[in-house]
Amino acid sequence: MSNGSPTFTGSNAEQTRRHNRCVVLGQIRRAGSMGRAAMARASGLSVQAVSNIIASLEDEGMLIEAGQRSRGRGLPAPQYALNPNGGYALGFEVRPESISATLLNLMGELHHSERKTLRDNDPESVCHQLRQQMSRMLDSSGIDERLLLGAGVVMPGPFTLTGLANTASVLPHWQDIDAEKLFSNALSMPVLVENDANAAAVGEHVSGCTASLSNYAFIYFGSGVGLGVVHQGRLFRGGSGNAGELGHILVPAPCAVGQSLAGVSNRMAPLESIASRSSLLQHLKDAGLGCSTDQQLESLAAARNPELQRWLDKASAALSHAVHVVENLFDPDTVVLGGALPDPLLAELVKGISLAEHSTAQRKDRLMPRVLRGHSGDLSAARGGAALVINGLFTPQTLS
Amino acid sequence: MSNGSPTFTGSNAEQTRRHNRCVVLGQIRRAGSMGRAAMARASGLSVQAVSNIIASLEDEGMLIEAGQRSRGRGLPAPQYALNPNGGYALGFEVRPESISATLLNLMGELHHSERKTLRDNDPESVCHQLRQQMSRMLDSSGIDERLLLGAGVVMPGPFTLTGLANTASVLPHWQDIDAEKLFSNALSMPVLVENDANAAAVGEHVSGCTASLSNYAFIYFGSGVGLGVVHQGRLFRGGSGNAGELGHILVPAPCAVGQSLAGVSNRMAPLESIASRSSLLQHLKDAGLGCSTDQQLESLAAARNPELQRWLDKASAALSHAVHVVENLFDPDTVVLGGALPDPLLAELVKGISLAEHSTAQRKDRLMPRVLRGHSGDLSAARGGAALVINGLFTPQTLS
DNA sequence: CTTGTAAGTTCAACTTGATTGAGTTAATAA
DNA sequence: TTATTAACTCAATCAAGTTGAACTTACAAG
Repeated sequence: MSNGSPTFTGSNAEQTRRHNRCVVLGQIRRAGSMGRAAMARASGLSVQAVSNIIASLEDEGMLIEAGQRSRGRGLPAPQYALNPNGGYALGFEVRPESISATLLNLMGELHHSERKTLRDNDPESVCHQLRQQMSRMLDSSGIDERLLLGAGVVMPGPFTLTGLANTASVLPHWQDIDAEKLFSNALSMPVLVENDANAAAVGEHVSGCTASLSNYAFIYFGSGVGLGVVHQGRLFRGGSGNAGELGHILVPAPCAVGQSLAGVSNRMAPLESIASRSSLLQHLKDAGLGCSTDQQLESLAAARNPELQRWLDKASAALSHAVHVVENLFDPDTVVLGGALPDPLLAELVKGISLAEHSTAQRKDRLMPRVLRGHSGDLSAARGGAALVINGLFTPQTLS
Repeated sequence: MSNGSPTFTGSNAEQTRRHNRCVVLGQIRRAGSMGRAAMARASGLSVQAVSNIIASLEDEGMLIEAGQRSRGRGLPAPQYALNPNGGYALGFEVRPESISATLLNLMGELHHSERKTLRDNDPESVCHQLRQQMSRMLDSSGIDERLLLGAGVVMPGPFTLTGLANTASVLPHWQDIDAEKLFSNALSMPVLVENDANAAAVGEHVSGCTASLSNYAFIYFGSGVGLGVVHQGRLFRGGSGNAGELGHILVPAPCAVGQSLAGVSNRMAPLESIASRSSLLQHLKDAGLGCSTDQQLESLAAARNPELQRWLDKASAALSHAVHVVENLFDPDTVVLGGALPDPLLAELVKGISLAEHSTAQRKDRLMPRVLRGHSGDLSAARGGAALVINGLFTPQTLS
């Protein structure tokens, strides 16, 4: 959400240490466990530097010794691994009528979650609710508050440089509010605010199918459709934090059933009018099938309901077009579909996507399928919120 | 072009100094000239640190004193500015049949340029040619070779993780070659290799309409259409360096003249089949107008040739669609159109673009028009190559 | 005309954190 | 048993940023 020209900040020994801590933690996370020498090789740091950093991380409880490994000759190296419960992060998804909360540990494992309906959604009420949910989750999980490293709050955008904007339609009373500062004060810890797609994208990185990737795109099904792009391990947020409005791009609107990628059509329509949860519900409603809960959707899917199938065909065609655009513009190592849809539906959508054959994405050296299914369900955004905090531990920040 | 998971590198005092040098240089560049105290405030560094860095930069000839400025009370601060000729960068654009070369100074000013046709375009011949062009340009400009900070080479992609790939169709003999290493050895200096759109995008930042922006998208007209995205002052390159294939995205193909954004059509076609230099030449050829040089195109434009006008209408409509996609996915502060087209044509295209009204891009607080015209002409990529090097001086690198 | 204050700079001592090199330990190979 | 190798620890060194006191100049107030 920075604007104007790039104003970078100076660094010093303290920042250097922070950076190197992230590097070391990130390597341990990826490898599972490592010895000092291996980390030194991988990071380019001296063994001594790694040793000092490990000592302090062990003091703080973030690392634990995990046996010794001797590869051939030489002194067996003590291995270090993340202490899964060496720290926790809170994740919240604030919606107009409810708040979902999650609690993740360092490994990205879900320790606790709850969803509460929201009577009022003005800033003060939301803060009150967040504090309450935090307390309840700490109580029922028995986790020491001091182990909380921060919180990530997922909110509907769009954002401005200093706060939220135009949310009047979705969340009244939130215009031009610096939500990060507000929540940070309310919860007495560092807080990150993001949109649902970005959070979910990072959630997939912390625990999901993109844990080993640093370049990927995540198509998120909320009420609309969003895109979260991770580039070199960091979120692509755009000039004002509103990048990834995939639902707004125009795709060929199907006039009949199941058009292929370059198919014949006579109208363009926003992707989210064809391939989103609300478009699905609308489609079913139009067909005389009142349906709203995930369970109902799942049973329709299990029964291979023909109306559902029709929607899937149309949605897949539209998504194929969108994936094509995403592949060509972002060059991700993979495209993940996830979010607030039942898993079987996501699976069908992934299966239904037809990819262009002639594309730079059709490389020989690719490690991953071009399209994958990620976290699904209505917690994926809230979990992603917490993941933002966890991911921050492993990803050196650019000194903006 | 990194793949797999994010493997960040450790930092140390030396890296810190490199980073802070970039920060300081960047601030001086943006402000034109500054005193030490102002830089310290802007960077968060101590005055002493800034002072040390300035001393070393002045020693190296990158900075010069630029008078004193007294703002109110206190000791008048000596101002420092970039020494425009404190360093130079080479830029090359390698095409199948020719190489364009440029020489830029620290301010991004073009000191020299030349274009040579290429007899053979195998790696060895190209290296030989580059060395020759470098010598000639150094001779005729009288610049000391030691002032060369590096070179940027623009080549057609696509790229693989370690080299070029699939370029067989465009440049034979270049498969899987590590071009950066090859050129770096040939020229005895650091070399960066990029595609045309990315280079041109950075060129616009070093000297052009986006000098003051850190988030923008650059639509580049080469033979096809490319997109260069600058995010937080750095290029968005994608997982394998092939991001920004804007020309491949499908847009509604016009069946008649001048369709509007969501207009009626019955076919989708790649953007570059409608709005690129080669599509223009094809269109004119189909209309019986043999035309190839920029001059011929300019005179057609001056004469308001109706066939040209027809192409402009179709191209503008297609570009409107593309700009809509780019705005929604990348959230740039502005979209720049530039590249190898005559200036008047670019101007017409910019004028012809119709923007969606309801968009997050339609913000109140925007500093820039949503669409701008950037560098044009056949040197814009080669100049961008040199700009990659210059820009690197002002932009701290993420320790990958 | 003198004096006080503010802003910018410089000098020297200090601190942080990474690097270097010598020495120690343990496992394998000869 | 001994040599070799890998991993680690300790202590000294070094690079670079920070801190605080002193110095310089310009403006403002008395």
